Amino acid sequence: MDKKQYAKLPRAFYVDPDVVKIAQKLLGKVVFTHIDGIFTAGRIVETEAYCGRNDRACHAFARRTARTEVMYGPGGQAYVYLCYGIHHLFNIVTNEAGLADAVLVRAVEPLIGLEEMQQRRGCVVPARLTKGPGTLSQALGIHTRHTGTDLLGDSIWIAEELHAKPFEMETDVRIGVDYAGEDALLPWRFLIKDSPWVSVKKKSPTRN
DNA sequence: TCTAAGATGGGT
DNA sequence: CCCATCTTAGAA
Repeated sequence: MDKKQYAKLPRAFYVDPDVVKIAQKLLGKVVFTHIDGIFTAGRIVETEAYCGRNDRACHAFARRTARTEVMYGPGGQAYVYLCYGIHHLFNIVTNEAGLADAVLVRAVEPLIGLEEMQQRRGCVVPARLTKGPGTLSQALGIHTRHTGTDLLGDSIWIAEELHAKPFEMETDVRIGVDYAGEDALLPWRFLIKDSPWVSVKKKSPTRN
């Protein structure tokens, strides 16, 4: 069995003005976590882009508060948001300081630490281990306390698999952002085609 | 202070 | 379909 090789993504990858392009490029990359002494990894199969300046779905749109402050920092750190009081959603901050963009990681394919992920998740069927933004965070051990974590450190980081297999990309509208009006129609959700690990498809927003 | 709503997920 | 669960933002 040949050992796969990975290269940690450099700061320049994140400090880029085009968050939509970064969301696409993150597909196929691998998230590693070393949290609470447990080492896990998962291949990103689904992302969504959020832009602070022209996208009402973005938490940082027209507001700079304690919660969104991390998004106004330089790219390459984690923004972890607590949704519905229960789910920790893992985002990757992009762009330079002052420009608040982020990519939400919506699903990963589990690669390393399957047993530990299973334990963190409790009793769930293996097929649902990391399928969805809340579940992947739980499986990887990512918590709101990790907001601000530098993705070039040794706690949470993202790497590229060298000689990775090519794949086809699918584009869709983002999930659960109907409140954003017209911006809910932006095609800013990206998926690896035919991956069994992408989150469930829900109804698309409608225009009225 | 008070309150409504939310980038979900799991069960019925 | 239903609802747990609690932080946050914005209003009062």
